[in-house]
Amino acid sequence: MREVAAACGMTVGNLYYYFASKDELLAFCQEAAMGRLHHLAHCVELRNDLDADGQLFFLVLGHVVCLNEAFPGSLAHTQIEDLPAAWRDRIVSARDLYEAQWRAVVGRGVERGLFEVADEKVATMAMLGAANWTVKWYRPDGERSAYEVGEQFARQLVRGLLTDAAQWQPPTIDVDELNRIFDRDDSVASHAALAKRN
Amino acid sequence: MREVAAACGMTVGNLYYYFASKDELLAFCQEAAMGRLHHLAHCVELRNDLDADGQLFFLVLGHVVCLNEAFPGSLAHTQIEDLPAAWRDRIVSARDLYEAQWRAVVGRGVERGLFEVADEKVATMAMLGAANWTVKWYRPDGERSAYEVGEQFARQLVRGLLTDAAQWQPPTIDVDELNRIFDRDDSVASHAALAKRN
DNA sequence: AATAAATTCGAACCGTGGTTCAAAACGAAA
DNA sequence: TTTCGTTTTGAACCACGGTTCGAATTTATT
Repeated sequence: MREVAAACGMTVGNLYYYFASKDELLAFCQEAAMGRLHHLAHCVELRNDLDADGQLFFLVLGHVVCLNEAFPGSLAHTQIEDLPAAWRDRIVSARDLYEAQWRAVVGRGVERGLFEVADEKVATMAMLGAANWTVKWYRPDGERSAYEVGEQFARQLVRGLLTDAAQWQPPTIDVDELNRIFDRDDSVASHAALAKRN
Repeated sequence: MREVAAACGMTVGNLYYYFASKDELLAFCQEAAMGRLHHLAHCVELRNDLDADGQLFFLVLGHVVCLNEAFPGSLAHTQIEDLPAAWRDRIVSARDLYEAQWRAVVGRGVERGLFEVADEKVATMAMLGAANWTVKWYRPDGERSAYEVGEQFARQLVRGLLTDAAQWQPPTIDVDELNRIFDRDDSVASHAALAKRN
């Protein structure tokens, strides 16, 4: 907590004025991160023009970006075990709800014959796992932006489910809309991401 | 350390007779786990009869099984950050070597036109990430064995790379050989896994 | 059986990090 | 300017977990 306070330019006593405990702070950050993910899932859900493959594409892309582009994204699915049960149950519930949204998209794809999946839960966990693990290795100063990593992940992971990958085209990407979805307010970052892509 | 000692049926002083520090114990477990993964990669490498897709399939399957079927598999790629630099560098080197082996298989698949990959490193990290994240959610008492999860992951993740998924068939699985690869000495477990599949 | 080596134990040390709290400082309102 | 509410501080408490070590016990060797 002293380190966190120092990083924020304050002292530990000050930090305790705002958060009763380290657990509360951690849970707060996790909830903030989960909130962004739920926002993502909600925006994707509203995209009725997209079929399951397109929606899943944006879920993967968005997830990777949310986790890696800004603090406290990386806390969304990590360190949950560190919390006492009272806090943890809440985060776990939110997480499970979010996962259910992914699974619903996968299920829809299966129903419509777009996806071929043996077990929807396991298939979803494979994709979420890949996206979550980016927290462990992604570095903002690396070769690729979170956006680029997310996009490649989305292509790869959606293709893993497709019944007919040969005919598949990833959805069109509208950067302004993505910024709204990701709640990004830094247009410099979005243009940098575009420039890096071209 | 007291808990670990208690779990082993000894006291903490006893445990310190064998390991100079908690870091040494952790590194020891991690190296053991990495050793199994390197064994897996080596066995897969010897399978010259398999093309890149088949080899990748067994890498994914084997990785999930190694991490989840027996202690200390789950420590192979986790808690590395917890170690001081001296220890950590060694584990990281072994991990990087192992990852390079995955990447080599992916690279071969690309050369032979089996795989279509924008960035081999990112593609590999997606698959490894999915497999590593199983540590977070897989439960031995769950609905599926590590073997089953690993197999479904392998199908899904390999398909995500395939140039022509429509014609693809996963490799034939020889359980006895897998037991040798995974260094499993429990034939009951392997038969249970087979029975569950059928 | 005696001796040496190996293993185990129990109690204690101690640094780290979570937490507390009275007092000081700051900002807002009257 | 004074008063009140809010924020910040610095020092200290204390539990926890990593670690130590002399003594006791067990095992192996002669």
